[in-house]
Amino acid sequence: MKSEPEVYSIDDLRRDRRTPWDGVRNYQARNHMRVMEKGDLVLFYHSRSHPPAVAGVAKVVKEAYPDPTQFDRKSKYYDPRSDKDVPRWWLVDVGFVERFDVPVPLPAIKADRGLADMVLVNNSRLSVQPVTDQEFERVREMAKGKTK
DNA sequence: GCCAACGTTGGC
DNA sequence: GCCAACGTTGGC
Repeated sequence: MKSEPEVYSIDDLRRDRRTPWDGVRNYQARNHMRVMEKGDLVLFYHSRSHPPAVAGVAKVVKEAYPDPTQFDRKSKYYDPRSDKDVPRWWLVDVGFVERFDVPVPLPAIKADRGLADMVLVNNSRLSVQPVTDQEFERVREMAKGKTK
């Protein structure tokens, strides 16, 4: 799951312990959240940082429910086309698990042969993406410095 | 700050 | 249902 650190960072999540992942307004990203299960681990990615990097690990603490900001006229995520009876946008709550001492930068991910098929490498725009177990473990190893 | 890639909208 | 126009994302 991606976030610009100026907007919401892994340090913010560590402070808050958990947060609703609101504001996702992309159908593919929404669909990925709708199939997430409680306890699923999440790579927390800092986009538009220098360099962009996986900054830590979160986990799903509440499964998908309608994003309340879509009905809030004062929210910047307000969507007048969404119907209360058929909500358009959904979210999950995520909890803090781990902040990497050394974030795993995007260039390292791109250079890693085992991660060539990661969605992150191949569709940089999607803000909630699937990650395989192998990819997850690989990134976590890289964060621990075990790059071989 | 630029701009390529991608998703969405809406006219036809 | 196609696709041009437009808006957004996010790496660089």
